[in-house]
Amino acid sequence: MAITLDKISEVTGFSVSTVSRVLNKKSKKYRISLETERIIYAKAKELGYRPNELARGLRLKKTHTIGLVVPDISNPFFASITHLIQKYLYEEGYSLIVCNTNEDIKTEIEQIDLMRRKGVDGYIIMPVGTQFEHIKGLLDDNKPLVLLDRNIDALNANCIVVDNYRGAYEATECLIRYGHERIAIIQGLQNTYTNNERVRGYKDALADNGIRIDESYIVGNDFRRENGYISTKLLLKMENAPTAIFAFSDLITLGMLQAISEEKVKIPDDLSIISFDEIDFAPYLVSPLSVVVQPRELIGEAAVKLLIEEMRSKNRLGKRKILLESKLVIRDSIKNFNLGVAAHRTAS
Amino acid sequence: MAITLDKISEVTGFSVSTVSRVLNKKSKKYRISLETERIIYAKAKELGYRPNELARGLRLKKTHTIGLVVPDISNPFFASITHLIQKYLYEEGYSLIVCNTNEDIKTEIEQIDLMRRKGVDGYIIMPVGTQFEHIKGLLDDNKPLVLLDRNIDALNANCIVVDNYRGAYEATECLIRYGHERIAIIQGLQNTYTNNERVRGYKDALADNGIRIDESYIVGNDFRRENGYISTKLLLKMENAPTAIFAFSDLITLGMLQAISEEKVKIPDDLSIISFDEIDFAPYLVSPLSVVVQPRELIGEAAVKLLIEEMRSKNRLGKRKILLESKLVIRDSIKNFNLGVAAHRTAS
DNA sequence: ATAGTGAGCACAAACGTTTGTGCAATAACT
DNA sequence: AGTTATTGCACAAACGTTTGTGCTCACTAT
Repeated sequence: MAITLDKISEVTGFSVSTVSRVLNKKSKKYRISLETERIIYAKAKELGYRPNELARGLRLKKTHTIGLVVPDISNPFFASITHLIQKYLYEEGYSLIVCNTNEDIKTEIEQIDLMRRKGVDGYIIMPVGTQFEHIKGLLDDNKPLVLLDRNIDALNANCIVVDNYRGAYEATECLIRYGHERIAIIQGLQNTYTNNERVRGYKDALADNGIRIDESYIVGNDFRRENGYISTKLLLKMENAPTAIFAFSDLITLGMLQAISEEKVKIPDDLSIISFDEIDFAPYLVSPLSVVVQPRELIGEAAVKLLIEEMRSKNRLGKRKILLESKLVIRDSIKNFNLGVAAHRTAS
Repeated sequence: MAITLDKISEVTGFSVSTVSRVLNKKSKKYRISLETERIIYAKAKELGYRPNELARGLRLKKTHTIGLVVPDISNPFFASITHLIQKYLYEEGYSLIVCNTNEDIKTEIEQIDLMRRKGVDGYIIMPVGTQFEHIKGLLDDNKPLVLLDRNIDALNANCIVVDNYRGAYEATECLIRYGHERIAIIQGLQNTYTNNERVRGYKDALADNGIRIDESYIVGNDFRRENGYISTKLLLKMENAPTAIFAFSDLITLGMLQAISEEKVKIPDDLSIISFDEIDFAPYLVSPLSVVVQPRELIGEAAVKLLIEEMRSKNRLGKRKILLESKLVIRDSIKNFNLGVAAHRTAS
């Protein structure tokens, strides 16, 4: 059996309350003598006392635990954010309960409910985003919460997102500047915030440059590898196949690369590609990959900061919405048609 | 304020114990009338009752939470294992507390202590492995535990590891068969189980093939990217530089690729490389990468199975040590000197 | 009429903490 | 000597559960 305050009380002869106060460093406040303090400390150490955090949490209504809800930890983007969040929280003395939703709203609801029952002190959530009643419920009991990566406009909640619209806009525009017109996208899960914003950015970039939006160039339906594979196969088989594909996640890109490799398509000569999310191995791929980089470190750090801030301040008033910028990194995976023309002219 | 049994008791007029029994589906056992049951269910639903798992855990000495200790979640290998573990545990009704140790034994000790205080029902640990007194302590209070990826021989604990020795042996032997003799390794954190086994496999493969072990070909000191970068730079600068490098982790490989790219070394013509851990992008790299693949799915699944099994069975007797096999996947990152000779002969 | 039976529920203790309050003994004043 | 302060600690309630036991009826059997 574990050592409890009661046990220490028993062997030292002091009451449980006294033992508790000493071990919580409240000796002065409650006028416990130095001698008593010494004895209790010694015994506690000797017996290896370890406070029961369940009991403590019950009494204090504080568990020093944060709930993290993430769509897919095995996705490098989320893994790296999770890592950072864990690190910063640890520094602040918090533990982390992690759950995967696999972009499934039912799982998300269940898991959040469970965390709530476990009395976590706060939440960092990357929501699926198709429903949000359960998150509204969370806000109601006034626990600190920050939404990550995906905003829910309807909710007055703290929120940290990357400017997906602009990221997608810039990437698309870059392709256009390089002379591409038949630009396809392989999108992720539809009706998620991230995806909507990216699609919007893509469409606006086309429209602003006078290119007709061809819905048959908009394919795909989730952020995973298989989607990338299948969608690419599909796009390559089109009679009027695109000259460029914009993949909306690193995993989609992975599947795309597999399809491209199987079909023996040459990058960037036969096809140009660009991807959302930095991929560590991007520079070392057959054709170094162009990407829209999201500031992972910032996201993780800001999430924890915002959460801690809200936990510290008593007044839960001003919710903050933070918009971070993405960065376009162009590598050799994009063919520049204009340069081709220019080169030709020079040559002639 | 949250809805408690007490509140429901108050509004329905039934005692707390009756309410509890109904909501725990023990009506029959305690002869609660159907009518009462109906009323209580209705009220609980109406008020949105959510049991306080802290109180329950305190009373029941069961939290339905498992502690996972992992060296680095952002490493794809661990991320993917974490993902699987989370998934299987969720299916079994357990939550997951995750912590990173960053291969730091002090953090590991602290975090495990914290989990213990939080009353987790079991542990899945990928230990740093340099000390193990704290894990011994864990075993003493008889909670289910499984060691993952790294074994500690001195401990009578469940354990699931990949045959690192054989994996390294086979990779090294493959290089030798292809005609390499100056084979370097970039190792990970020294004195960890995984690293020791791999080094042993490497050395034995050399010895068994009559190749002298040159300690200057054994470099590196942790599993991270920077180590791969620096160590590769070092190796490439040697006067008698190796013809092949065996990197002991995916992250090391990443750093290695960066160095190789900077130094404009050609794979596999100037240098052959092989890596431990599958890398999703391996086939699509400039030079498709050869790797020693570890069965991640099996590891995650086996870990949870073993844990659940031990939690279910009352008798905590037979600890099991499970050894999984790795698989060598050869791609174009290795030069075959013999084939070169053969080709030469044919040509001449 | 009375004992016996079972149905339907309430009481209370326990899990391990924290903390407001009270109480005895000593010390300090006047 | 008598009042007041101060020191040093113990008591008990509370956090929200679960569960063994016991109590009160109403009903049945004798």
